Amino acid sequence: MLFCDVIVDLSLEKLDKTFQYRVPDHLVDRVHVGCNVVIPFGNGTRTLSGYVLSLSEEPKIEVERIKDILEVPQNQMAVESQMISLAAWIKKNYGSTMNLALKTVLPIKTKEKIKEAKDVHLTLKKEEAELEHAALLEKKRSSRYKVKLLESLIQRETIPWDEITKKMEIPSSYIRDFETQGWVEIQSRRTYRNPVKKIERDTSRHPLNSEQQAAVDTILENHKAKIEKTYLLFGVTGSGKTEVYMHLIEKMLEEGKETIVLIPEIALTRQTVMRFYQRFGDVVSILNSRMSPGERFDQFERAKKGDCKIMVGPRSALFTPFQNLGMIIIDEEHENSYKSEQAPKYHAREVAVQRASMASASVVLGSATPSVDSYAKAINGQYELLKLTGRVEERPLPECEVVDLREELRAGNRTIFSRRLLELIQDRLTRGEQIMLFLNRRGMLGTISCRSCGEVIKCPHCDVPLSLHKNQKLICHYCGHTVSMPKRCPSCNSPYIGGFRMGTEKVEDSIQKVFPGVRTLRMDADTTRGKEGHAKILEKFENREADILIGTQMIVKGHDFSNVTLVGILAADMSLNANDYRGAERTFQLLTQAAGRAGRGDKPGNVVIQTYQPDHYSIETAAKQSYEEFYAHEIIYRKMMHYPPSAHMLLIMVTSAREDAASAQAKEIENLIKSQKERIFCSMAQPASIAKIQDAYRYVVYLKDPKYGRLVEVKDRIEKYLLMNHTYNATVWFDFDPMNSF
DNA sequence: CCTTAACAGTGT
DNA sequence: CACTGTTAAGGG
Repeated sequence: MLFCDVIVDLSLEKLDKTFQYRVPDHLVDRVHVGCNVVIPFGNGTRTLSGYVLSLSEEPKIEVERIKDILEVPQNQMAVESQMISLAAWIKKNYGSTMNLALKTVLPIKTKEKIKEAKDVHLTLKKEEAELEHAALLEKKRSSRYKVKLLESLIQRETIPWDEITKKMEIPSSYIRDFETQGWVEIQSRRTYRNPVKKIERDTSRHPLNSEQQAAVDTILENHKAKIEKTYLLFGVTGSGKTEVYMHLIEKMLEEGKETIVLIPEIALTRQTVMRFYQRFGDVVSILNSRMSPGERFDQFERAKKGDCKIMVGPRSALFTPFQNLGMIIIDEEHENSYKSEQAPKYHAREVAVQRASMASASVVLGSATPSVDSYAKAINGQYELLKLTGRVEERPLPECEVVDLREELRAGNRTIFSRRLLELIQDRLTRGEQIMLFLNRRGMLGTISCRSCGEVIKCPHCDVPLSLHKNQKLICHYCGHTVSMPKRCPSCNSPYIGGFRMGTEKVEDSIQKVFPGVRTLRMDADTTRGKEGHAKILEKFENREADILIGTQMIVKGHDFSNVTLVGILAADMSLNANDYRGAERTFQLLTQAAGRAGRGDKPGNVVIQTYQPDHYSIETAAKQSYEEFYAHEIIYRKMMHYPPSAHMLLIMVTSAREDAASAQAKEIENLIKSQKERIFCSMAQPASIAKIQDAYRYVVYLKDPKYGRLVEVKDRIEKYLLMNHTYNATVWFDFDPMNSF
């Protein structure tokens, strides 16, 4: 007897589980995992469509209650079916439950919280209504409610349902009665907000330069020959990658195919989105993380119905249910935000390649500073490398200089600005040009410590220092725990406590001291809070309402300011010292992207990189703007240390409210791995670099192996083991090729 | 989502 | 009391 687990094709939280059905003998050959089936559902005679998630021989409930599958629709490779297989792939490769994987892939329509507002609309003609009204009055015993309702409706054709039942206190039964009589109709008043505003179309086309044209041609020729592959479009900042995307999308539209464009969350600004609207109009739809699940669901529904052809959005836009997907474009492919932080911890780039291969679509990855992983794949031929080396309109790359902060200190300069940077700032201020100061905010900035005993004030729930905000409150970035700034050290009671101020604030103060009265703008988590805070600041700067923009990571992402001719990177090495293997890569990317902000207009730009480690290869190569050189260094390091991409990593994180349980569980996993026959690199069980988050203690074990598949096997084995013996009260989760420190 | 059953309120 | 609208639960 064959049974199968079926998920019904209703996107509802409550139905987000499988139901077991029997596979009748005549359908045994045709039922397989991921296939679409028709099933009876519920007490009535309702039949629904569903998808098979797994097959088994074992009934999970009494066999009598299990119903049969009715039929298997022929040759129906619907998108959903494709998405289910994608979910299965994600589950297999990243580890999580099928349910979570499905939730990632298929949006769930959450139960509507606000009850739908309804309107009652009179459908009778005025005269007819008057007639009925008169007839009611004729009758000796007619309901006063009926009369009242009809009178009101004659006066104002449409009345909100709630007004009738609450204010006029007419039982709703009368409204229903009117409806069945055909006197009124009940309309649900639901306003669908279209995120796309009507705007002017801009049909002008920028002509492509020869390199851009060559890239477009290569991709389209392959496409024509039905060769679908993954391309890495490696173009220096300002080389016009977006224009290449536009041409490709245009071609897809001509062929009636859809395109998904992934962009990093942070770059999802009006500016970027507008470019797509202006070019393609309302076949463009957007997704963003501020949207409610319901709004998201609506967008996906539109896509399924074919109301839009281009979906622009962050990671999750990858799961847009397009029926006829032609291309997936991932802009700024190196961005960390493409890796999911929650289970399933998938990487959008890899999932995109998988989805594309299922839908026979192409993938285009674009970046000025490709991830080491992608570049390695491009070099070994898994991806095709397409280069754009020239900047649009032949603008030269900005001149980059590295300043050694140690020397500044030796020369008696103890400020955060080097003499060279000050000199250039002065120069730009007198010339009326704009400046961006970039602070790589990591580490101890904003933390409070005691000057007497050295104690750092930490979050009581997480093993991280609290950071000081403007309102004299200390806030934990991990759990949001907030306390007022204490007057004395909690540990030794010394009144001498204090700390570095918020990074950008301090920079602003210092600038004001050196250049009194200069107009500055600050952009960080504090000033960008609230709706559009981010965009407002950028707009002000664009309008030249300030001379200097001071900010963190967020100012480096793809904003073009033509009047900016100086970029200062205040402390370049801060991200180098983070204890994970991607430190150098991240530093190089940040520096290159930041430097790329200078000289976007017709005036040439300067970049000053201040650092304590001027000899580090990531800083040297960033100053030269030479990705290839950086890569050559970095890949040797990765190979030597067996870090991705030359090997794969599996991080096993054990968390528990009790430290001993977390530690013991991690140790048990370590022993389990080390006891198996096949040898595989396995670290010792150790506390995570952030040893506690939200009162949960964290221990890690990590594995390295050249073969991804072997890591998957280990993960499966551990999962199976844990399922059978859960001795400790701890949760275990997996992260393949992690992006964060651990 | 749809169906059903149980429940509450009300006009005749 | 019968009828109707409202609500909560369940679906294999």
